[in-house]
Amino acid sequence: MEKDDFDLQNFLPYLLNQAAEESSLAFQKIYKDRYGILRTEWRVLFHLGIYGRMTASEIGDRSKMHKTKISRAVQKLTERRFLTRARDDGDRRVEHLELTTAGEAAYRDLRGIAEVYNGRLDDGFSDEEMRVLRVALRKLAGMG
Amino acid sequence: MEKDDFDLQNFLPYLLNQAAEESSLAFQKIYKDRYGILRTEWRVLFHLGIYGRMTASEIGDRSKMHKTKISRAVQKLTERRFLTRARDDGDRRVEHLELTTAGEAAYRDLRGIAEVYNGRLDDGFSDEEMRVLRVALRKLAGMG
DNA sequence: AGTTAACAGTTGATTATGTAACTAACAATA
DNA sequence: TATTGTTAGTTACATAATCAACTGTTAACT
Repeated sequence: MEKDDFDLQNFLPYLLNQAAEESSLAFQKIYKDRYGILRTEWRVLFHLGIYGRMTASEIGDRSKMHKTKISRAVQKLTERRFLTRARDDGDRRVEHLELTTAGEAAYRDLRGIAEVYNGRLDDGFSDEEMRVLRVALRKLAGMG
Repeated sequence: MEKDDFDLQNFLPYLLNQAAEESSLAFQKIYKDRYGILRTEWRVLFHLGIYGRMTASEIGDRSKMHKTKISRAVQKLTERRFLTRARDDGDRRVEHLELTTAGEAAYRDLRGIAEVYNGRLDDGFSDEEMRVLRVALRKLAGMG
């Protein structure tokens, strides 16, 4: 049937992208419907929820998101009163970001959902398969 | 160091996305620099290169890309003379897409690069690890 | 001190994407 | 042959991502 036997499904960048999109679809719907936030905003929220007080640059280093994305996500989350910004005393270029009570609540809510969601994705794989998968993905993501 | 022990690196949608982005970065640079095309266009090009003559809908079914994306990618590729469109005689809604000689050449060039590139990504994993990885990704991508 | 470079973060212009509404063609049924 | 529904593909509008240029601040070097 095929004209050329190159297999897109074995081309890792393509396959990874398909898996990433498919697997994030339902979760995306949840944070969108429930809080009206975007993927970028969700990520910033989670970084602050997990690591506590951080600067935009630190979030950028960890997440590899571009700084303009982060800047705009921070703006949105500030408008929604999910985080507060505080200038650093020593270095006035730097801003420390921290979740508000409302931001914390949203984070914990979504975190709970993420855990359940993640558990569902894990189903269907053995422990060993999951281990191999995680190690491989971390390596591919450059966090090996 | 952490405030909350939820691990983003174990949250599959996030981890998959990181791996997908990181792993496609260098390849993306190549098709962008060399042919000035986008990811969507690259995908359409590959579908036609692999399967030969196809319609936009068929590409959509296989790739799960949205039809508007495909429509615009086809326009761009047509402008660049990488493909030709031909109305179906029996059903005049349908358009058959086919690569031109130039499109074929671009496909073969990129296909070769993709193969080498994919091989490099595979390095560092054992055969068994790669097998598990591919099976898992296919399942997650809904192509189980 | 004065100049230059580097850095944190923002903004603006361009480009890409998603959603919904649309056109044109075909199919099914009455 | 009307009517209604469905399909292939496009377009318009609103939203989001990207890139480069920008402000304000600190660091480094002379």
